[in-house]
Amino acid sequence: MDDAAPALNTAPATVEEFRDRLALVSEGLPKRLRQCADHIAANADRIAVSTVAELAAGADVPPSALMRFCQIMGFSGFSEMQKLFREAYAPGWPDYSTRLKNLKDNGAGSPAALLAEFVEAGRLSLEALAKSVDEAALDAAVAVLARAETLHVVGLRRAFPVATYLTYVFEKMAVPAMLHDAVGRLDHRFALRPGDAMIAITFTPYSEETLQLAQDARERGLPVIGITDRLTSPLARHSDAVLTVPEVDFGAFRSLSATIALAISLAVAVGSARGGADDLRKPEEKALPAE
Amino acid sequence: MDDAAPALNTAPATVEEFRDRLALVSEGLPKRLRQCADHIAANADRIAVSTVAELAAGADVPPSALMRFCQIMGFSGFSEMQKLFREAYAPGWPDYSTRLKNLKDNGAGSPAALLAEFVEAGRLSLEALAKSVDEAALDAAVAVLARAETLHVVGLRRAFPVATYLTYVFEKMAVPAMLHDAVGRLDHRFALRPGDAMIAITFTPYSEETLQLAQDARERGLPVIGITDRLTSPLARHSDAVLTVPEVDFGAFRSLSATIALAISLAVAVGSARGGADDLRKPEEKALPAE
DNA sequence: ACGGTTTTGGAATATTTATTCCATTTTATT
DNA sequence: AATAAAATGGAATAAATATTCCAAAACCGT
Repeated sequence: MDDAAPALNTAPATVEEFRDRLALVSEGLPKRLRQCADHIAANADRIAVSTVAELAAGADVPPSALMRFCQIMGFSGFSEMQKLFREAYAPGWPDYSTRLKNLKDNGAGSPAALLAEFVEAGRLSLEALAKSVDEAALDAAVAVLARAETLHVVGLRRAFPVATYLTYVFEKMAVPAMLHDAVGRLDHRFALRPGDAMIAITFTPYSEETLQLAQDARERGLPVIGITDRLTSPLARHSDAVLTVPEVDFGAFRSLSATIALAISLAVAVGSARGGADDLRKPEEKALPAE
Repeated sequence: MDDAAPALNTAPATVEEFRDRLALVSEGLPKRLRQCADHIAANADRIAVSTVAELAAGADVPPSALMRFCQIMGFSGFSEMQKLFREAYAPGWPDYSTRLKNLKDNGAGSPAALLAEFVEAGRLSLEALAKSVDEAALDAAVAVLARAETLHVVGLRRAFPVATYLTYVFEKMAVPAMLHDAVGRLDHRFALRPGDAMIAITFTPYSEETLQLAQDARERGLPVIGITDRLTSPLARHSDAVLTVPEVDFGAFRSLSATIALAISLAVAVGSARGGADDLRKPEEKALPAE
């Protein structure tokens, strides 16, 4: 009775392995179990969000049959199988609070260790950005900015580097842009002219001045593109298109990698939409001599 | 007991409605509930595959708080809310690499494709940085900056965002720092006092002013930490420690992801070396209130 | 058609997960 | 500083869900 069950010592660890195992196993399966295999194969993506009962109903078998099927696939039960799919879908973010503690316990935060953490946080942020961009909003933003006259860029505190970077790239691409820093407490409110557009950037303790300026712009009828951290940001209210950046933070410190990536994409897209398509193709000759 | 809960008669029927409601509702929310709103907004896609307990842990609130949040959103409870997301669930953005491909498939030059490129460039830069960082130089830089009095930061053009970011983080950590922008063509050369130190940042078409200021500092006996792109950079000549950042570029455009990561690491390391070790342990209370 | 073997369905149980409730704490108001 | 109102955390409870088990049914070779 030991080797009776055919070859199922180890559970699949990835979705690929799962599919392999499924193909392998479903050869000589009795009727009900084959129904399970077929339905699962056809609806693998719903495993993560279904209950045993639902899946069983779908395969038109009683729950216990599906249960047996899971075990034949090498899992201890349905829950374990489901876990695979739930995790595969959203690769769990490491939790930084414990990581931070470890780091602290070990090397008292040697600079190199710290750098490793920020590099990792940056990488995750970039990946998350790729996964979560709202393409429609991005397209809309580019369209708006491409047809505006001068572009007003505002962002203070943590967002200031992003604002300066945007302005820098616009300048290199010969797009008229104006940076609203707050030097000398001068707000250049009256520089906002009909036909212009604004890019406003602000993060968590949202800066009052930025919000204010965005609102001003809105009231003067300028379209406003918001770059912020959450859809629930107050900036969203004043914006015609909102781009959110899921920046993962390490301790109390939040990186900017993803935000910068989004900013340069936006700028280059706008620049090439305005300047004609070949701005991108041969940029080394036209637009941006590196620094 | 009928009108106790404020204004929440009808439950969102689509994800769109859900987002609207979320934005609407999260205005005047007390602390814990706001944490829920934020975490949910940032991780809406994981609702379908998570339990109350998991989501609550992610938002760093007890399950009952999240439960209340669901009701404020107009649902009878978590299960009803989850149902919405399970039905809408399509394992849409599976993993990073296929998502990138999808973005690129929008056609070369489209904003989404551009973003994919910059995300990729950023990631590569970060990886390269992690591999190539000169730990000795980093340690030396931190040591020097930790024992200096005020820190002078200079970086113009493409390096300017980095300089402003550094200054921002220093300020948040209560490290005296001075940003040498070039506003009004004022060079604050005479602010360089014995006992101070300088961080100078410049990349390929090295900016004359930055080099000049670094040289000034050197001549006055201040230690200079250089952040640049190659070891053969002219900045290296004026620096006591040189940190190089291998930023990969896309077309004529070079990202800043790695440079930013290096900058924040440097700043945090310096900040905690100066301020006592626990700057890192409880940063949320001391140093940096998020933005 | 008979005994042995495999497969099946569903009822019983165990486990996990959601939800409610209320005693404490916090916050706002006077 | 005193009071009322709102918010919070956690323990208790309810509900849903997974899992096991076994008697009945189907199957198979003789």
